[in-house]
Amino acid sequence: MLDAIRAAGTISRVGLTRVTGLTGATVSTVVRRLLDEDLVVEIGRAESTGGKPRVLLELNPSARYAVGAHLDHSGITYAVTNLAGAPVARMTRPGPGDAEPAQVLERMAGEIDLLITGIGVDRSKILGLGLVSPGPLTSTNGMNRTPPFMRSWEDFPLDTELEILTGLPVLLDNDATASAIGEYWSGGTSGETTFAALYMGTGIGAGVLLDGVAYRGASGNAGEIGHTSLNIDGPVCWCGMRGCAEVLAGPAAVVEAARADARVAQAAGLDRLPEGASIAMQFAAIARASRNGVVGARQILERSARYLAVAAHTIVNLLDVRLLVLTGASFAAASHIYVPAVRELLEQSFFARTSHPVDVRLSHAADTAPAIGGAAMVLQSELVPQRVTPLTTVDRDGSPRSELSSLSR
Amino acid sequence: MLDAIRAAGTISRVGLTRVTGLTGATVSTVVRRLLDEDLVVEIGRAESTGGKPRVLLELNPSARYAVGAHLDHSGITYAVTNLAGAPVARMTRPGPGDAEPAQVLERMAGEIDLLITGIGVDRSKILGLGLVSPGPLTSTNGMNRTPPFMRSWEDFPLDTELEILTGLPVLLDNDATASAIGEYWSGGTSGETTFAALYMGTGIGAGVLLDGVAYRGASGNAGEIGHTSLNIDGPVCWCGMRGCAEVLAGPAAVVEAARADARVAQAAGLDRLPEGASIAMQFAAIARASRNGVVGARQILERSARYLAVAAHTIVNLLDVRLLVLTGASFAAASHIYVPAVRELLEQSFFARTSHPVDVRLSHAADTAPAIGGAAMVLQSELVPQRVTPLTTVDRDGSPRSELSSLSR
DNA sequence: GCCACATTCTTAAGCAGCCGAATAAAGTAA
DNA sequence: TTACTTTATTCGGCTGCTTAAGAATGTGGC
Repeated sequence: MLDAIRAAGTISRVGLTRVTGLTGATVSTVVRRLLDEDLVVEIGRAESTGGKPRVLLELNPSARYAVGAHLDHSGITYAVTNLAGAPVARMTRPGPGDAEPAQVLERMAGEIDLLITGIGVDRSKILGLGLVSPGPLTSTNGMNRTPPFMRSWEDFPLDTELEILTGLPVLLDNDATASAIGEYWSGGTSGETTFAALYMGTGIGAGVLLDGVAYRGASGNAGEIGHTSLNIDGPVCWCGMRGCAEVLAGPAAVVEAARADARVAQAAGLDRLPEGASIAMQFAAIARASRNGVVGARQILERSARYLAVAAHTIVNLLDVRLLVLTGASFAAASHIYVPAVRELLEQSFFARTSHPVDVRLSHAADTAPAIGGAAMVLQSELVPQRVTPLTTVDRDGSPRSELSSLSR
Repeated sequence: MLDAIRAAGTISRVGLTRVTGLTGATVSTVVRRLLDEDLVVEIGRAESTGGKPRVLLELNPSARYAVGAHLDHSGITYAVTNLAGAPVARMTRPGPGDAEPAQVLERMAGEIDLLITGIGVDRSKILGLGLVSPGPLTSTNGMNRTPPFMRSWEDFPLDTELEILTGLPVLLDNDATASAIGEYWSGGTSGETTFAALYMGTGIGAGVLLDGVAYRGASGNAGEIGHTSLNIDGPVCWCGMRGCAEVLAGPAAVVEAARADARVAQAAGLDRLPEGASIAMQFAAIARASRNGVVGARQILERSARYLAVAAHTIVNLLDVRLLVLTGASFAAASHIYVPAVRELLEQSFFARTSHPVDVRLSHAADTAPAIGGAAMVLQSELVPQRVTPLTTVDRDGSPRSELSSLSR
């Protein structure tokens, strides 16, 4: 119900009966409760259609808040959003470098504390903290993080530690999924509840929402598009495959290509960047050069975009979505190349064209999407009752097999 | 609940409380109703664990039946299955050729009638008919079929016509999805509720089940893997892309390659086949040759398998499934090549390896999977209450936007 | 063989969410 | 002002589930 109001932005009780399929009676009582809890406000009346006019409802944006933190090699980004998913504060701090997890978390807790007190919001209104980091997460309950980041972070119980340090409930997810949730919650999907978000920051990934619920897969690694092979005879990747998207078209590959071309490297000012400049920063510099007319830079990005468009096509074909959102800092920096490239390829494709047009767009907050998404994860999980499917979550010991083993009659 | 019993095969009431998450009381009353309806039977007792022994339950296989029909260029296959999803009758008849839809349906209705009377099952116990055809379906409610088949079939209301002719409720779906449902219902997924089925018959496709529910996507085309690009610089496909799986590795491509090699064509006896032999038949002949030691045939299939393995890897990576079932007549014919090829590639891949092993297996009824799946679709839809998500199905006229346009205060 | 105990299954009472029907509220049109 | 339309609320009831208590059916100790 709350989700329906959020999705619509502004809607009447009658509208809710249409959208949710519930009766007027039910809508009325539920809305009454939401009004009492101050989560929803009446903002006016619609024009009469011949009778009593409808009373329009909206989320009360300042009723609740959530914090999102994006922990990435290139930096730690924080965001506080209101109930509508709109950011009310952001902050960026240096990445973890090679500090120990415990130290980093302590620092983060301090920074989050600062951010919260800075905006002067009552602490009781803050629902929780969504911690977002580059995937893949190993266990479904999200306690761990593996290779792509750093060894000492493996098996470190990020969520429980942060819960102790901040006193907030903590949720974990990867950057792509969080970005997708953020896009959905803040209304960037224009009513579409099933869509994919293609993410490019330091790496490449995809987040998938089906009927408004994040699809995470058997081990929380759904949407792993970076190691999809785009060319069976391509270069070998550390993952064991050949021609992975990450290797052919990822930000690191783009930076490498630019560094290999002295003129491009020069024009983009890659060597004028500070010593340990992150991949994301270097990529952004190349994108700037491209926008400024440096042909070599543009060509390198276009090559990457050509591959990524194929990856996008694969996602769209396999999942059959009507909407694909491009998000993440790297897409934000080079949207002038990637958005048209992906659009063009999908328009060429018969399947995407005939069954339904595919809408490709850039996220309206692509550069801080993961952090905003982290906050949206919290809103989503606290305010939208999740349909549980016990069949998959409940353990299956005392299983039928053991019972079968000893039929007595 | 019924689904849980089906999934377990044999299970006690206590087992059901574990699996479904419901209370003993609820399980008890629901099971009582199922027993009264004769859908479930008590088949004995388990060994005591120190108290009263559990009573074991199973589906009553002969309580209900369903019919599946696979309408393919290469032939029309029928199957009748019992409640457990096991086939009790099969039949194959010539394909539609270039006959008009109305004639074909009339013939099918007759053949189905024959099949039903042949097995002597009470007509009231037959739940319905699942009609399966090569995708893609155009409208989500599944009234139409487009190009891959024939022009005159476009926009022909298959389901309503067949309902009139047979007097049975009719469901439509594509071959890959139906096969996946069939695999699930007949217990071939060993408890896994989320998995993908890679299908190869006349074409290539994939069926996806998430939490036991078929995922069909925005336009019913989910799992369209045949036109996924596996090589950005590959040959152009009619769909507008380059290097599509279908073109590089599909049965038609395999047949073409075999015909291009005189020795292979000879050894496989391709020209000894009847005049208009279907792609599937020719493919089967090549597979036979490969099994009989014809090196050229084997090489052609191995090349195809190499590509298909990459497609499989993409599916597994993107959806993060623990189980991949290979199904369809062509996989059945050449399983000796494809199954190991897919397994090998997935074992090489880092992601598939670390997060969780991926189980790759051949369907135990790969050659008639679509027809059996059609029947399973009916069982599934009639016996398992589907969780509806009104948000996506309800139309959205009287939308929020129109309300917003006229705020009166 | 009988009794205490464990475990499974059933029955009864109660609660939550939703629905249908009746009613109140708030507008429009004549 | 009155008749009518549409929106919103209230109330009784149904369904599906839960908790609690008790009946049924086994095991092991004596």
